[in-house]
Amino acid sequence: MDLFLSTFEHRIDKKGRLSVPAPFRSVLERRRDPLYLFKSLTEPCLEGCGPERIGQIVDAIDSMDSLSAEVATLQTMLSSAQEMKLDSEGRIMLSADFIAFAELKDAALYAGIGRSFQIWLPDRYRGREAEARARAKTNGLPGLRLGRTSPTPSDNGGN
Amino acid sequence: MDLFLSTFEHRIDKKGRLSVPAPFRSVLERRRDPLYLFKSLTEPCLEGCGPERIGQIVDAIDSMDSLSAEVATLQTMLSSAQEMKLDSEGRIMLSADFIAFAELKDAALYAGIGRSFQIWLPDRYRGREAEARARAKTNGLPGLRLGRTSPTPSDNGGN
DNA sequence: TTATTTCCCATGATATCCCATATATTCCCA
DNA sequence: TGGGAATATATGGGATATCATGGGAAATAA
Repeated sequence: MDLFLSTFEHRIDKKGRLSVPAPFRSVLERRRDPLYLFKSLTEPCLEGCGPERIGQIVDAIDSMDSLSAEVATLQTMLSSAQEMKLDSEGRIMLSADFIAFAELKDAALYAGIGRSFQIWLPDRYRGREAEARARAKTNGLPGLRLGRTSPTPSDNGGN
Repeated sequence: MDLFLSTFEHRIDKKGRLSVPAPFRSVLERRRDPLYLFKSLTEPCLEGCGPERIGQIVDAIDSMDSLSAEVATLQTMLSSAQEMKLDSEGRIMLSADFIAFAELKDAALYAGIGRSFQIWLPDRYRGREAEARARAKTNGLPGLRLGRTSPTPSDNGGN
């Protein structure tokens, strides 16, 4: 089960190049997956993933009423998506559109969240993280079924 | 069922390396599990676990409303999580972020708590332990329902 | 051309590997 | 049973490999 985890802060150089964190690269390489980036629907950040997640979005759209507002929303994700090519050092070039959307300047913070990751303006991300931690302290943790797990429909227990 | 139990105090060397206690290592090796560490959401310590707990978090996120605060909280856990690679001597390298978060200096205390363990600044952990024992003396034990699940009439006056 | 992108190489920082040592624990055999 | 050897464990240091990053030059596009 290889996942995108942890955070990494990398510089965007004068040419607009940004290193993809080596652990993320090796996840993609192991699966021989290309990397896709698209604009988050809900936050001022970019989302990164492999093709299977893009496929999930496509399938979700196909299974929904094509006139619904949700479909229009999901289509927005797809139409903003780009397949990123990595140079020989494992860097990507962010389009001006991506940089403007996430309001990036000379650095970017990668935040791994399992099957995908996000790219943030570093200070903004850290602010959000602090908020999330403060909330967790007052509101408590989300209920995670630990130990004897309730039957999960799609189990992916193998490792 | 092998569990993480007992406490161990180890030094953090100049390079930031920290030995994983041999009993913890053998639990992971027996299960062929990699080790994950992440920042506790509620306490100034690091949490260690195997992949099954990380997988629970990932699956929980996928099954929840992606706009909820709970999802943001769970994502915070994942983006602070790292898969730790042990060197040939069974040591991990703590990132500067981890060291700062738990306020570790040149030593760390491992506290096994069953299916996971925590890593603390030793003095802080011992302080908490003393507090917990004092609380137990005045308030009595929290209701431990071992085996039989009959409703205990004497409620534990927890606050 | 002029601007941009891609390739290739250089470099410093840092993580990883490998070996050494010190101490404690276990094992073995007299 | 006791003593000593073999083993396991924690810790330290030097050497090597990896990684992020920067820059020049070739390639591509407008």
